[in-house]
Amino acid sequence: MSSHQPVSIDDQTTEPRTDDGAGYQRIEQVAARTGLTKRTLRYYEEIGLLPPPTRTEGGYRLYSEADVQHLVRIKRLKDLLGFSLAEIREMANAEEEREHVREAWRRETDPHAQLEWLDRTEALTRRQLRLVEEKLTGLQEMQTNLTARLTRLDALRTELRKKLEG
Amino acid sequence: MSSHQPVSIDDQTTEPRTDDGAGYQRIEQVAARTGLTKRTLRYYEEIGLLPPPTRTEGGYRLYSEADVQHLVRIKRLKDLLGFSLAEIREMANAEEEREHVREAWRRETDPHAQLEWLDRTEALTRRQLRLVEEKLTGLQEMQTNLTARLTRLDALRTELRKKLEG
DNA sequence: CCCACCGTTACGACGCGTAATGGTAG
DNA sequence: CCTACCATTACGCGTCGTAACGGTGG
Repeated sequence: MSSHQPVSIDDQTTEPRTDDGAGYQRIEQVAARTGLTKRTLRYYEEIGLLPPPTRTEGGYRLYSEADVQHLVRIKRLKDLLGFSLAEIREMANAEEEREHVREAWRRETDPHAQLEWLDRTEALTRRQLRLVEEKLTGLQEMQTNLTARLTRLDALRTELRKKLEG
Repeated sequence: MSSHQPVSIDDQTTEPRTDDGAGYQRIEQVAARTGLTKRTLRYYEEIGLLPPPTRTEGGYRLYSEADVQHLVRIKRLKDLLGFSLAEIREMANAEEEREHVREAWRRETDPHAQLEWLDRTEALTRRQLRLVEEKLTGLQEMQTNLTARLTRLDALRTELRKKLEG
């Protein structure tokens, strides 16, 4: 039964979804793979952060591989950079816009608009990069502090052992 | 240690506070220096995360330099590592315990308890270090991605300029 | 008296956790 | 029919933001 699409019903609703046709997984699988919870997946869908996945006839969510990748990126932005979901949504919108524009990019586009878009994208990227680097320096400092603390602790331990056993 | 204290009144209340005697600042100053908001400072005090600072006669909060340092560490743990305030409070408690123990450390202490405490502290430190390193690798990956994106954007820009002006 | 800053209280928002209750797949 | 997984709804919690209203200080 590998020929046709896993096609799943109730299909006059909202959007024609990704449907690339290889990686349909149910919510628990996706939760495990992304490190998010099932609750969180439903929540992201609810607030429009994740496009609504396809469904089985019974109503079970079926996530595509693209959905999973999307979720992974979301988690990164949230956990590593501490962005709010609203901010992430805006970025995702910018990304979508990018994808959308890429289509029309080669054919015909107002070069004025292209430059403008380029500027905005670059500015946003630079801001992200600055944030990343700030966090990096902070974390590196923490790293050195923690390792130093560890060595001190180890020294204390051996010292203590000497006094007790030696 | 400089000579005297800016001492500030109303001093029979709850606790004998830090009072090291040099850096009394009002809430807005402290907010600016720590990057936290005034609301957040009051909140941390409310939930017992920050020990209640001294007050002026009129009720204005006066923060010591130690308070500021404490707040900076809290912010680091929260922003860089994403710890909850509850977790941070536990760590702070462990720190306090450490400070407290250090006093009695040299004089007399049960070596059994000392070893136990050493183990717990080291385990906690290692966990923090692991988290730090995970975040570091993730951020480094993001950094390379973002810089790559920037170069591509720059390439696109020059290409576009050639087509328009050249 | 004015103005900027401070205080407290209270309600709201974001990002989920956690039932409670019922349907679906094998 | 049983069990494991899924769905939705709803309430709660942590972490502040944002008034609203009044006191302080220079």
